[in-house]
Amino acid sequence: MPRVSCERGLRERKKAATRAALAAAASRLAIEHGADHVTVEAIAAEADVSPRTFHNYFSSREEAMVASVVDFGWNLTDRLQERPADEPIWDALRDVIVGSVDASPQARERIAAQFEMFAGNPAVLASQLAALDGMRIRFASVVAARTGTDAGYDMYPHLVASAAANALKTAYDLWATRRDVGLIDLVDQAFAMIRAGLPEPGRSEPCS
Amino acid sequence: MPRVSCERGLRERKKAATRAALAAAASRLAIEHGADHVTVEAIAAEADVSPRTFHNYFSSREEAMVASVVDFGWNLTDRLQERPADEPIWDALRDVIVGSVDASPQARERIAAQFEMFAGNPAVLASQLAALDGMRIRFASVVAARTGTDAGYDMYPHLVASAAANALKTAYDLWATRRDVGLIDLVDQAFAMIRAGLPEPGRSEPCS
DNA sequence: CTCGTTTCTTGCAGCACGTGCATACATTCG
DNA sequence: CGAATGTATGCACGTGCTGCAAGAAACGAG
Repeated sequence: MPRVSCERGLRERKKAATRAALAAAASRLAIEHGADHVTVEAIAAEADVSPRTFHNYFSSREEAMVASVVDFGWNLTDRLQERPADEPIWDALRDVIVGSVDASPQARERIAAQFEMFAGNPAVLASQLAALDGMRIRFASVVAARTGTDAGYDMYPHLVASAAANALKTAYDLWATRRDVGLIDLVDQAFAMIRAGLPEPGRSEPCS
Repeated sequence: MPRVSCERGLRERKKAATRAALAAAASRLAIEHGADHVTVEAIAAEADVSPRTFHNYFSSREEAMVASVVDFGWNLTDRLQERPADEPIWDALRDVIVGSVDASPQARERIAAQFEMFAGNPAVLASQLAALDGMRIRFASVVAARTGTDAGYDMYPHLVASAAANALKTAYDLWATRRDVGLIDLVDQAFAMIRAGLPEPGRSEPCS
């Protein structure tokens, strides 16, 4: 729930710090030793709290390990909502995602290690997908509001939000494994392909 | 020789039957009582096996509850691979999905109840997403093979597979909640929108 | 500063989950 | 039939997650 660290008081700052410490500890230990070999006890010890306190912040080991993904999703949603309402939706989506990119070598290494860790444990992978799906749902609400569609009745906002989320995930996945491409270029290309309707390459166009 | 041709032996038939019984029991109990209130012990009892045997077939409660989704994904992948190689990829995807549809009222009730059950438990929802993601990955391999792209280097097959999987999921989600639309129509519309590049409705075209 | 209120941390108890292992049982095949 | 292989079950063990109650820390008013 705590999305902003508005410094409303010592209490909230400490809570945010504890949550961040637990998430960082979970991620770090899972990357180092593999998600399977990390216990709640170890995560709690790393963050200097009791195992019981861990469960006051996260309802499962997996949730802590993907907390950065959840936060990333909330961050993107917030930025999307701040966009001017008359901007074309695809421009808003693309710019928000491109604007959130950290394409530094350190980020690439961190993300690659994180994705590898996710892939090593089915439950963690599922939690990552759930985190992205949460973002997708909020994206769909924003898209619906901006395009005059209804998320409860129209497929359009869901298809757009899914496409954007998948462009993001696909670009990151490929960028983390390939050594010869830029993340921003991949995001741009993914959005361009989606907006072109994903035509089959090397097949004659159906217009003639 | 056995009378039934495709069954390789009593042993394999029994295994398949046990697995199916466990999956059905898990799904039924979870729909009836809520995923949270169903224990492995109850599922095993419903399928007339020991709790220990349950874990010989499924590694978690959630896995059993979404087994039908996993099987559905494998089924679709198989049918996609059987398609003629020269067929346009979007036609193949659309026809395979449309061909798998059971739009009967009973199916709608069953799927609606199932989705509601999924949504009631974060871990089960994550497992559903993981099941769909498994299908998506296999779709991407097939798409890559058919379009001359490389799933390890090109975004195209991943974007196409994601788009198809999301069209499927979006159509089912909406069909399960709305009472006034046909599932096949929704699938058709979703594919049409994606192939058109998901243009923003009610906005003047950017062609001038 | 003091005191009462609110909120967080911690330990404890308890049940359920998931796995390795050994044993008994079923089937397949020579 | 008899050996080899694969399956079901019980047992034990470590771990995960939650409710509860007591203690500690932060807050707000006087």
